[in-house]
Amino acid sequence: MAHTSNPAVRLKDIARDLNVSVMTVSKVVRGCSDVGAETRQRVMARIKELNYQPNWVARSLAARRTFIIGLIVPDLMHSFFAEIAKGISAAIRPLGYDVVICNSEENAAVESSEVDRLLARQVDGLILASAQPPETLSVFERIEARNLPFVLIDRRFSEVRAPYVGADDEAIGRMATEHLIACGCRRIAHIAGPKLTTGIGRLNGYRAALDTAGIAFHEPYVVHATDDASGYDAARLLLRLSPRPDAIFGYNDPTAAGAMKAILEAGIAIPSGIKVMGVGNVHYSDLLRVPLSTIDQRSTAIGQQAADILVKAIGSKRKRPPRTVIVEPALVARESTGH
Amino acid sequence: MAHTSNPAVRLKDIARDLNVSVMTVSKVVRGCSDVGAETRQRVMARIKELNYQPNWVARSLAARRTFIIGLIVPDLMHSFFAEIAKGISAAIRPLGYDVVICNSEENAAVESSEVDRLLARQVDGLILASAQPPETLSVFERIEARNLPFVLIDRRFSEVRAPYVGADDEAIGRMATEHLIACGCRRIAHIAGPKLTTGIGRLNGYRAALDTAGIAFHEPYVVHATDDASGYDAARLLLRLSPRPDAIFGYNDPTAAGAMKAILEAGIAIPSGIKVMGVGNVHYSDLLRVPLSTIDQRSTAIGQQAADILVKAIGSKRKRPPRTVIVEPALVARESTGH
DNA sequence: CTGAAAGCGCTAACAC
DNA sequence: GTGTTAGCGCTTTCAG
Repeated sequence: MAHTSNPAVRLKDIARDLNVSVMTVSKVVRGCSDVGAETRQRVMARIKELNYQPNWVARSLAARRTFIIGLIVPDLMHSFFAEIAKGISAAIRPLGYDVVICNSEENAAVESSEVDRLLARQVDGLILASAQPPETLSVFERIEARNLPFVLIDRRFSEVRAPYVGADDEAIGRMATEHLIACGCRRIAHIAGPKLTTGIGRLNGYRAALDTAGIAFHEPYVVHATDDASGYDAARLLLRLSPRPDAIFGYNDPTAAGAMKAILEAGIAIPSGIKVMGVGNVHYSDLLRVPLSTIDQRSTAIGQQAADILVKAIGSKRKRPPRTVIVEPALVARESTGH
Repeated sequence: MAHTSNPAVRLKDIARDLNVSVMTVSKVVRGCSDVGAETRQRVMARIKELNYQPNWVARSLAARRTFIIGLIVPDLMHSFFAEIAKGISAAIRPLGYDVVICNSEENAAVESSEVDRLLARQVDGLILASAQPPETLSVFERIEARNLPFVLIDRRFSEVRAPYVGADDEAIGRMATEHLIACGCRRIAHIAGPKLTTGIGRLNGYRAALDTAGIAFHEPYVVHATDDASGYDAARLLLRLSPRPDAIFGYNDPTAAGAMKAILEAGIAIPSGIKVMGVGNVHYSDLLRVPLSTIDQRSTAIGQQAADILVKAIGSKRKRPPRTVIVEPALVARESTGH
């Protein structure tokens, strides 16, 4: 019933052809130094000739190491995560690893089952931008039970003892809000994200910045959304308020872009009528209706750092105290805030 | 040196605990029907209790089947491909497959080595949006040599005997150009893509439409680009021509978006000064500076269809004549062409 | 430097 | 229904 694929060349075949043992060939393949120069030559020649490729499944089983790392993100369509994925791949490929990317669709249950699949596939390590609600930590416990190295990215879980790479979300929220204040805005609305460290941190930063500037926090100015579609809806709610906000700070670029659409549709100009800020500096930010001011989170760097830490953890027996890397956010002022 | 992960529960452990053979447990795990009801209960209970997860590496080696399919795309950051990837994942997951996604960076050599990696990993099948130049077919030969099912998407290679799922690129080029002509444009420029079926097909469609409309083909109106950055550059060249084009048709949405940026920067209005069209209907198309008219390629459908065909091919021994699925493009008229 | 022995965790095929 | 035998293709360990 299953499709029959042609038998690939095996170590055994090469060994037989050359009258050497399988072991010797294996050693050559892996580049071990304890093989005679001439034998090595002959083996190498035959390998090239037959275009031998080691069977990684067999190798993984025997070596108890797959050289696969798992990555779980909430949404590959969000280019912030696509960029992280790219950063991870780029960092990890040269080291011989492959990455299996899974999409949790921002759903804790889906994520949980993806983790199980990845564990069953015997990945050597895991990187996750987790969509777990803060109180549910069983996913992480299952990973720890296997004593498998993993690193958290983007969303932080302070109770979980694992390395974390991400931005300082409160700093991001503060930076964005301060920029808006500096642009002369006083009625600053916020499209807040999900109740994860990213959403909460940015919201806190927003409130802190208002506080510092002596602007009273106005509850109705905070609404929730996660992507461009819900950002659009959220902005329409905000536009009905009076006094109408003079700025909208979206928790990520998609929500901000969605908000822009709603604002322009309402016949209000950006930035003169309402200023808009996002977070993420996604690839197309400066191609949007009005080039979007945003906070750059250095997504590629996050990916690379996470990959780095993970690979080091895989390579070393003892688990060191988990490292936390906070990448510095950077303001990118564009036209949507009047620059 | 390698990180020591905890020994996971094995079939053997369960068998020992329950005084049954490994085989029996294996059968229960796989849902075979030839197991006594009571035995099955006991085994299931213990499985749940210990949270047993089959080791897929061992399973793959023994069953000669990994339930992994490989996907190669030129660029995950291009949301057209991200969407395809998502469509494939969604279609294939419920069937028990995982997808390993590789980025070829639009580079034939990278792609070639990715294919080898995937083969070494013993994937059950391959889906590729290939970046091979039309004359280099050795990658496909290597896959065929292993007798591994694969399906081509987006970019077509007529010499390769494999299923193909994609759009009718000539129809796309014609549709876009006809739309522009219908909008009253006569000096229609084209930012053509790479010399693959997508780029060539759309270019041909463009020329065919001009022909039909009795508009002379004007060589300088065709320039080349692949993404937003090069599309921007390409458009700047076009803007220097005289007579200046009154429309620009980009071979994909990113090039069109880049072109829009250049046009607006030059102080020319869209659509009144120059009309713009893209292809792909990427997610953010209607959030761009001027909402972008485009041709929808139904990327998710492409992914699902391809997944479908591949899975069927994996499941059946004999190779049937390769199926070709052409998904119908659809015009999405937005503001950039005056609608 | 080379190789024989043993086994990774599981499944296929066939006996009992 | 259940269990036995024999690997899958490779690496680990250790003896020569």
